[in-house]
Amino acid sequence: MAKLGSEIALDTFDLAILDVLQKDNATPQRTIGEAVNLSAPAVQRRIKRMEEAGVIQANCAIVDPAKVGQPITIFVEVEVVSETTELIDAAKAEFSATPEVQQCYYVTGEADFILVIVVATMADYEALTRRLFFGNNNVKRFRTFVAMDRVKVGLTVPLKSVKPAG
Amino acid sequence: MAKLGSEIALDTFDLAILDVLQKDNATPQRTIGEAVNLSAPAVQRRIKRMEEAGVIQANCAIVDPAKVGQPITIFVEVEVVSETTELIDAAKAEFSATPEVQQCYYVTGEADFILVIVVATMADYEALTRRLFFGNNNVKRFRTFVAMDRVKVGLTVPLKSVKPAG
DNA sequence: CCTCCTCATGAAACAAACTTGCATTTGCTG
DNA sequence: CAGCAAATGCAAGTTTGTTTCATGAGGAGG
Repeated sequence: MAKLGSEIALDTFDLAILDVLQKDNATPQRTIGEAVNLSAPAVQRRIKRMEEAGVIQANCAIVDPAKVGQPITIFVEVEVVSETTELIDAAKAEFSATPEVQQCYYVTGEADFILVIVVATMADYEALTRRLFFGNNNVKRFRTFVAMDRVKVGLTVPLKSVKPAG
Repeated sequence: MAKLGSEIALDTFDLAILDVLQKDNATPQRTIGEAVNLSAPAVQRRIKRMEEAGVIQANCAIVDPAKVGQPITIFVEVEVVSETTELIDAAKAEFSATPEVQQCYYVTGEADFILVIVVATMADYEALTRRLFFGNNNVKRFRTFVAMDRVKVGLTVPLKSVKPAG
């Protein structure tokens, strides 16, 4: 198991490697090595270290929702009644456990949660609202934004000016 | 180049494979094959077909923003003045071209765009707002939600009940 | 009913990539 | 200046990915 909490110092090589892997993690280490002026084993060791340190959280395939029958992406702002630790944790747990909830953030501002939901039909979304929102007494209000265009999608992190250590 | 527009029929095997790859695309084909009762070459061919069809859009490493000095995630709702095609396309292009904008959706509802922004400091965000929002006459209003907790993050698509074809 | 054709599959051979061991270099510390 | 720790490249070994090929299932047409 990776040591998720460990801090790690990243140099220019590491960032260059991450930059490649964020776009395509199937890139051969040898190719990466050529791009960053390092041997394949060196690249491999750095990748392994970053995986163990949790810098690289996962390696995964990105699936087009529309191609698998889930063409609808919806944003939801959720406002709760009470923000006690227990109730917030319960909400986090429920949202996390729902497969249709692709992303969930606990936020400041005029809402408490922002959800990204992926469903096949609006009927599915309607059913989901009944369960997650109308069925939860702690949900005061929620606002729905249906995505017409997924203009830019990804989890790419900007890697420009990285500070030496927070 | 992959034929991005081509439709493709996915059977149970394909979905099972996708399910694995969404979690970890470094899983050996042989292991996937054992899980879904298929030989490694069969798995390989199916993966290739899905990549060419655009079902699998990308294979990438997920980087922890905090570990690379970008600990702040922010949601922004953007409301524009005019929704002419030209202005909307211009906005899409500008948001897409901004590295700090991790995700951008064009939505219906009380806002027109929803952005997910990743930055190192609030000062960076403030600078970004000047450029993207205050510096754009077509932006009528924007609302900021700062993420306190990234409860659930990913681009995993629910693969349960996939309909035979939209 | 049979044949041809297409398509997907598994086994095996093959190629490529990953991984490890080892000696060397670099930079720091006592 | 000597010794130590960390990182590197090369080369060998191992795993994984890829291709080839023959087989069998399913459908269309004779």
